[in-house]
Amino acid sequence: MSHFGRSGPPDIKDTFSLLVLNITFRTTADDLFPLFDKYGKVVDIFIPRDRRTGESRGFAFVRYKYAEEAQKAVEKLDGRNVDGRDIMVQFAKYGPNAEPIKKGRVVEVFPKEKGRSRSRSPRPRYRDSYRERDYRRRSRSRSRERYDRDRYRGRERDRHRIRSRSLSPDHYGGRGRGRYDDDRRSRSRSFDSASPARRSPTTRRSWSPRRSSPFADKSPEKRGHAKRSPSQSVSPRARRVDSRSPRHSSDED
DNA sequence: GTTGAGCGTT
Repeated sequence: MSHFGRSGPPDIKDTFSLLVLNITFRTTADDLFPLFDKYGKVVDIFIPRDRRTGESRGFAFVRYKYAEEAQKAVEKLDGRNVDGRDIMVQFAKYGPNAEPIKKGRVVEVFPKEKGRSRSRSPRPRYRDSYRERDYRRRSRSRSRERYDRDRYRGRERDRHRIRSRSLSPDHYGGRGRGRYDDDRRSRSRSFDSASPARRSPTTRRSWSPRRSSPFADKSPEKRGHAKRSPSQSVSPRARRVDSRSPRHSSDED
């Protein structure tokens, strides 16, 4: 595997983050690493991907250990043609936590425990959270939303069906969450109310098991192929073992 | 298989 911290950012306390724009949607961190590593110590490379499609969003973050090396990389790699497109390298303006970067340096994620007074203050919400960016607007590119609609039109039905049944209280445990009985019952009623087939306790207008299985011939899974590299982060130490595992050639997609 | 302003992950 060639990714640094699959459990989040490894150590960004003393790193300088660079924003790499205009890369192709097929460029991976493995492609960027040798380029940027030539100009300094690259601590981590992260390419944000779409949470639904999992594809690259067209930009990357390269974190250097030293600002001078990062500056050099900006000067040397800005405008460089990578994979057919001229990338744009610049210092990141915001940190991973949507906090402003101080002099190009990534500030610590959580500076320190400054008491709970900070927790009480309304934390500045991100410029666009996931639900807003990926589920409401989800249109970083104008022509993309039509693709999304066309592509996920058939899946949304299944997703809704699953979501209606995905209320598994066992997974939530009892941590902090009180009695889910009442909550679940009220929730279920909400669903019934929202359901087009609003039925009275005495009169069932429509919910008769007329059809046995509308989704009989629908395969729930039809995708499972990786385009190029499933990893999103590259590691200098893991780059050596980045070579494919000694598996059969026909085994990979 | 597609697209092209922007600022990020368990």
